[in-house]
Amino acid sequence: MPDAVRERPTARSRAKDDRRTALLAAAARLFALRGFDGVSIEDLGAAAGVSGPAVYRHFPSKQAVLAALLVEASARLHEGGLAVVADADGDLDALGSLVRFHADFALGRPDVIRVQDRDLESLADDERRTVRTLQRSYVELWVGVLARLAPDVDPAHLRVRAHATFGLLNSTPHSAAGVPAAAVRPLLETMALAALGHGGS
Amino acid sequence: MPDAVRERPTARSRAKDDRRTALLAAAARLFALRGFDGVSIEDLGAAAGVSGPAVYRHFPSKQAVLAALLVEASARLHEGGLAVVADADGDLDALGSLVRFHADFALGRPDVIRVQDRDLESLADDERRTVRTLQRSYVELWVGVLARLAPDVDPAHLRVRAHATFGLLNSTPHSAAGVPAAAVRPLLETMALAALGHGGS
DNA sequence: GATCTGAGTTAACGACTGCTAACTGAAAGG
DNA sequence: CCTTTCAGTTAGCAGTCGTTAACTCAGATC
Repeated sequence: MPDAVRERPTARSRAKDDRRTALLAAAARLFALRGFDGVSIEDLGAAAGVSGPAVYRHFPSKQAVLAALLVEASARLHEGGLAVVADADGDLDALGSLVRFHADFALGRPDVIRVQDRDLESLADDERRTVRTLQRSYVELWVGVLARLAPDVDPAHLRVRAHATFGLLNSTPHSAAGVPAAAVRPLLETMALAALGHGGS
Repeated sequence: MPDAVRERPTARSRAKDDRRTALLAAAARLFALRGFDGVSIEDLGAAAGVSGPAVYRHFPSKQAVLAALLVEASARLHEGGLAVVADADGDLDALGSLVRFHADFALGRPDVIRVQDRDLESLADDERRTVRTLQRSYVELWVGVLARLAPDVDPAHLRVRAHATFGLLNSTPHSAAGVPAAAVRPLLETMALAALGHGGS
């Protein structure tokens, strides 16, 4: 049965997928809260309903859990950004869509956002390079749109602008409490566009 | 000699002060790079020219090193913010001065900025409360100025705006390379003011 | 229904780390 | 000059943590 890998009919493999998902969710939450080094394998397993070394049935190491989390997140950001720009109607619309897309991600998964720029250094060289490359591609997507909107500006400046906008939008983990996300999203989008010099006024 | 504590004439005490300063500088650099839990006492001592347990001649614990770093940083931000607002000529000027002041801090000590919102959870309850209180006061300083400039806006919204602006200005650790700080500062200041709805246009 | 697979368990190892103990020697002080 | 102080050293303890080993047992396979 060499080709029936995509379908997962058995109850066992479905249970395994569920456990893996639970482990990644727990990792996102715990790593965001206490940092990669502040979470033990025992903690991680316990948060997913198993205890201790059972994690090694799903990931070859603790670093691999972090790697799966960050590679998937940066890939989703990159792919989503590509799709958003491809579907956009002109560069100004692309910029607005990028801002909306990124705000959605930051508000939806603030824990992943936090882990991504906090524990990247804990990855092995290989996987850190992969994540960094995906992140760089995502930044260059923004820089490309910004460059077409302002062709006379130094791309290095635009890169700083993009990073500053990410910082603005990624502030959600710090201001999570108090205001509901539905009210925060349009506020952040307006601020981001204004900061980029393409506000409504 | 009960009162000669302020003056430090002897060569020994001057050397001790120097070592303490070196330890704090090394802590800021290493904690920013690898996180509080990723730095051992041995690493910390070695980076300051001594090795291992000599750190305990200057700080009662590893946490105390972090506490000294963060309490001093948040106090300097708070005091600086107070002074800047007191010296300002009206609320619009106060806002501009706050932005300039914060940008200076973020560009001058990106490592401290990074440690402050990454390893706060590693503090003991007592000191974490102290730092949090100072941070909250600093935020409320911004919110106060913003509220006087826009009296009809919900203060909770203004708090989110302030945090988003900090995220924007604190993006310096991520975009450090490539462009000299002197070129980044006015860019960040312009973006911050635009994001807050008080840009030049 | 017998066999095999593999996700789970507990026990234990080796390495590391925060911190203490005991000691050393040069500067401070009378 | 003799005593005290104290910033530094090395050795070692106690605890934690990532990972492996050996085993168990329910579900998949034939």
